[in-house]
Amino acid sequence: MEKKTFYITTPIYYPSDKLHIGHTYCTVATDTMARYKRLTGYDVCFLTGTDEYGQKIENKAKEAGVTPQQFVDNIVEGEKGILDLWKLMNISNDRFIRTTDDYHVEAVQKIFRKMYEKGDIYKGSYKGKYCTPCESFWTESQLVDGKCPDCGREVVDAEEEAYFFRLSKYAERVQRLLEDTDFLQPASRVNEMVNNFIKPGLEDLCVSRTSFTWGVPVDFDPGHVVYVWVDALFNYTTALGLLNDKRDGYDKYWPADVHFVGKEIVRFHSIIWPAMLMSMEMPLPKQVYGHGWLVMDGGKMSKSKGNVVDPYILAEMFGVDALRFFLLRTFPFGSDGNFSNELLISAINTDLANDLGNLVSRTTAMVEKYFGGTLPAEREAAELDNELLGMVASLRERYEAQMEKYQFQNALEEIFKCIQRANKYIDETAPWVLAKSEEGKTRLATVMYNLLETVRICTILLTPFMPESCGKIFAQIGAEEAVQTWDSAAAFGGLSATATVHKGDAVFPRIDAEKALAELSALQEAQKKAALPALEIEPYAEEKVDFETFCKSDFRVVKVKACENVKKSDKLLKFTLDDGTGTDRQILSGIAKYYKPEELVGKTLVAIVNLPPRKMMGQESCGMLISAVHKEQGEEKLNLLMVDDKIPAGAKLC
RNA sequence: CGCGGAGUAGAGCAGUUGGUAGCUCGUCGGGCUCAUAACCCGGAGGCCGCAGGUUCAAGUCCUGUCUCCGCAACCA
Repeated sequence: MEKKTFYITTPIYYPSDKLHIGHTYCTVATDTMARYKRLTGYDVCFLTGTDEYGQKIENKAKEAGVTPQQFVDNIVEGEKGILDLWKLMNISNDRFIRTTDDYHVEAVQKIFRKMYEKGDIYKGSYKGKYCTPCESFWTESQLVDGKCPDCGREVVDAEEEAYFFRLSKYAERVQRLLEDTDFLQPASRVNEMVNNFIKPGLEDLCVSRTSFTWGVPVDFDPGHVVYVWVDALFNYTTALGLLNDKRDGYDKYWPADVHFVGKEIVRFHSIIWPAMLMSMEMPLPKQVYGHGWLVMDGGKMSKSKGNVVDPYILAEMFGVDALRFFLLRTFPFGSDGNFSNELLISAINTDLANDLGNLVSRTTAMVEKYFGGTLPAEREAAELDNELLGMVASLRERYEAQMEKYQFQNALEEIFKCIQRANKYIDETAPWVLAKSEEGKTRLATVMYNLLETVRICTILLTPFMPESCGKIFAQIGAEEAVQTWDSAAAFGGLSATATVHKGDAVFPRIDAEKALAELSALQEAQKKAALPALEIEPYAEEKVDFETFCKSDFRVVKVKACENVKKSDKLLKFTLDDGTGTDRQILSGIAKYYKPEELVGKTLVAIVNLPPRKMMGQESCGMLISAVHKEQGEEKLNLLMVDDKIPAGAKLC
């Protein structure tokens, strides 16, 4: 009998930078769903990949001095790149697509041509703001103070020839799709799309550019490259062999069962994507799910805020499964979640170490201690058992209901209710009391068996979330493969009556929160520093200074006769200088952070001496010492200008 | 009036179709000793942002209002 299929995708990520915890969140969720569906018996196809074209990558490659292809290759395949990250996170994707893959490029060209021939793509002109030095088009809203967001220079109105997709033609059908079906989930996103984009009127979409070259060429019009959406969205189908021979499975897997996407690209997946498929007369995906974002202390994660969370650090420190678990246990999938390291540690300690890990540990320890590791076959049930048994036997059903709605948080909640109930059950039955008498042994074996069964069933259902750790637990409780299946999770009693346990190391060790947090902040600080440019210099002044003005500045060589800290000031140094006039000159300089007073005595420096005197901290400063400043990894560096000691005090610079 | 989301115990959150307000952490007290100083029980602590309205009944529906956040053509 043919298995039912399930096709699920992540967005294709844009490799302009290393991926962060947000991408990891989305991919882990998709992976968990894929593993869940496989567990329940589906033939699953799970696709992820990268969206590698576009101007931003072209620019970034240029900055880095490499070709765009080399640039993306490094981020995708390089050390600690995207492929490495998914391997680390134990992502079970069946396929990986890169939009630069040749078969995809060719297929996109065919798609583009087909839509053009149909009349859904037509040639028009694209109006925008153009920055000539950057060779970049910007929209009005992207401008910063009316200037180029990249370089800050003036932009001009410009037009370029471009192809457009007749999005407007499909507006009505798309609106009906959103409003009358459950195509877009969660439902709260529907209003946003309809009110924001469809009702004001859908404009036709620009789908080609001539202002850069890093893209899929339009094969019938040289100079044009396909601009983003056609080539990005169709990845979901070309990866299945649409209009190419290198991949297969289109007939088997398309239409997709669900696209998981971040909320910021819901628009493209719920409006543009269906419209393009309608144009191609292809079936629509069954569902698009727009999940929430992880935010940091209320603020969005961004490079400039320096609050980007690196999944590598967290996975290495706490374990991959703990991280996977935390992401899905803590945040409701449909809405934003507030990420913090404290929350991560507390989830690991509470649920994994104290509840689940400890349950496994105390159960296996007792089976070994009281029965040498293998239970006798005789049983003696009690009324007390029924609550736990009933709860666990029906767990799969409740779990399934939540998983089918992508409510990972709730599915896990159901499991942990059972785990907590089992811990309570130990208290109620007090096995250590039963163990004291020979006649209690049969009852004791029953209690132990019930605990092992609870662990077994919970572990089966946790497998999609934490594949590796669940394997360890199965080994510890002596569960064979036959009793690790979905079917065997539906009822109590799967485990062999005389199962043998093997108590091992703690599956989820408890974390010392204080120590871990300190370590983490040190690591993150170091990383933040490393991310800053090694060397930065002030931008050069645009404005010219005329020669006359420049000549008015009187620079002189001075020698330091004395130097001391200014009282009550942590910035100022007071210099007593020989300026060649015979009278000492006093200058205060805010450089105490960089120099100790004693190391400057006797040095020959440069100062501007005709600045108006100025009082600082009650003392007069007559002029300014000249220093060279730059930044190293974000840190201000300052060096006083020191010149040859043979130059006499008072010598003029010109 | 651009669009959307959120405001619930000290903190972080859950509350599906309106019917006695829950969870985790923290805190206070008790129990147990098999276990990863963990587990179990109990207490304290909330006019569910504010003001109106519908209803026998509203955290939940409606209207208004305040505050915070996100999005506004490509950062999941």
